[in-house]
Amino acid sequence: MNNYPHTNRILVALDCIVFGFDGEEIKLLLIKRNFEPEKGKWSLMGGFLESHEDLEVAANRILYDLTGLKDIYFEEIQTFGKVDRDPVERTLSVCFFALINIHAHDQDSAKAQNAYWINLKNRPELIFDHNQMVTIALERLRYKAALHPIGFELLPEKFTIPQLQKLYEAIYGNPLDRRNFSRKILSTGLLIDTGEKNENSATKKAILYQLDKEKYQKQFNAFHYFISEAMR
Amino acid sequence: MNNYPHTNRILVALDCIVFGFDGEEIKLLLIKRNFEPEKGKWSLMGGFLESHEDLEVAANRILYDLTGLKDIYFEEIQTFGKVDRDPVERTLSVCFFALINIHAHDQDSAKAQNAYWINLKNRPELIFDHNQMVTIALERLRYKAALHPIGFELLPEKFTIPQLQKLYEAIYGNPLDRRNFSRKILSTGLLIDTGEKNENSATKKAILYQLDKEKYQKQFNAFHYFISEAMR
DNA sequence: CCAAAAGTGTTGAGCTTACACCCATGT
DNA sequence: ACATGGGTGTAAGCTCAACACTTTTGG
Repeated sequence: MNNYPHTNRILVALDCIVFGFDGEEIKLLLIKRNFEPEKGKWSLMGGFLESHEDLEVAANRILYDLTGLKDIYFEEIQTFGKVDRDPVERTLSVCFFALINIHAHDQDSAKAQNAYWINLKNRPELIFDHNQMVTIALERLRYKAALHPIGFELLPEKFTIPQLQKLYEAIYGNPLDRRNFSRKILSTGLLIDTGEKNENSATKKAILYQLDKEKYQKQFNAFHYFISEAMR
Repeated sequence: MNNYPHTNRILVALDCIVFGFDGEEIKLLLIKRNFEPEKGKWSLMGGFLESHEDLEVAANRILYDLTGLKDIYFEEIQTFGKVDRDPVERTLSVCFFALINIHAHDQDSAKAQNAYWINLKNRPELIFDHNQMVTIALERLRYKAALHPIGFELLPEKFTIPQLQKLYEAIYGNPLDRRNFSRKILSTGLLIDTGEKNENSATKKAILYQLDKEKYQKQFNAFHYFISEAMR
């Protein structure tokens, strides 16, 4: 194979913002670094792009190492390319965010990476430009969740409408009207009543729904399902 | 400066989809390659990221070389990273789209790059994965223009509402109702009546407006100004 | 039988749509 | 005066937001 007569080959990293939801708060899966540089500080999960692997494959690899999960929902946010963003060596970072069901992930994988779930609100300072990455990722999550039905990715397979509402309230930091929310979600036709109820309740047990995956695929790009009071 | 003990440094390119509007059709600024590889075929405008320059600086440089313009509206779409996307050597491509006023750009710059304005609809086959890039760029343009007031970037400083409408009709390939469109646009408060009229008209001369740049900045992220009949 | 959470109904306001009429201009 | 395109008005239908009542459950 010939090469281009060009000498500026650059190290390429991938960094991933992993969002989770514990029923009350949005959480981030963050790494406490036990390696240099910046050992002891907090960072996003990342890794280098290998020369033999597609970018998308690398993203899946990094997510798998961190969570033990495959087929995670993720999307690219942006590529960060300031010359001095990494003090060791110039490194481009292709930045992704991922949404996972916090209870489905493999805790051993996380521990092996020295990763912990941290409340988004109380997150520590991160290294390099990772703070900015998280800020942009959160904006994108809010943007996307207002227009497309991606919230489900953060919940278990079977979930109740009140759980979904709490998720949206956590994403936007706003209370939502229970009655309007329920009507809006059901009107999308994306939810299937499983016939089961949430047994972990001290009061009236809520209906457990699951996603109609076929409709979900079809309707994903039909906009503004979820634009709502949350966006004011 | 130390380096990471890691050998996979990769060539990084930038490719840019430049959209223009001639009053009737959406156009692309494409390069007829007079260099190898794929000499004689059509491609997007691109270039390599230099080791001393920020990614954003490189994008501006490439756009300037092509159009002679600075401060162009552009945004990153996605980074393309299939291992074999470039047959010469593995090359990552950070892909952008840009919107320019087709009449403001410097024709000499374009000629120097062997670039031509081509109707989006009749575009030729492009090299590598550039066809896919254009497809995704167009989706993003449609998405973004439905939610944010970016159409103005494709028009001259002073423009009429019928011109703006033709632009939106070209973007979505749908006719729009003249009266509703006008009301919707004016209700945003983004347009300032210049007091002038379009003299190039054989019939009633339309009012020339210009963008209220201050409101434009403020309202840019207040969603769904332009969601409309076009999206059906 | 009471508190707490879940499910459902209604109404008014505001926006969107569909459609009609009038005005300005050049030939 | 007439054809062409630009500007403005209006009424019906629909969606959204605000609010109230009933049901289920455990203690």
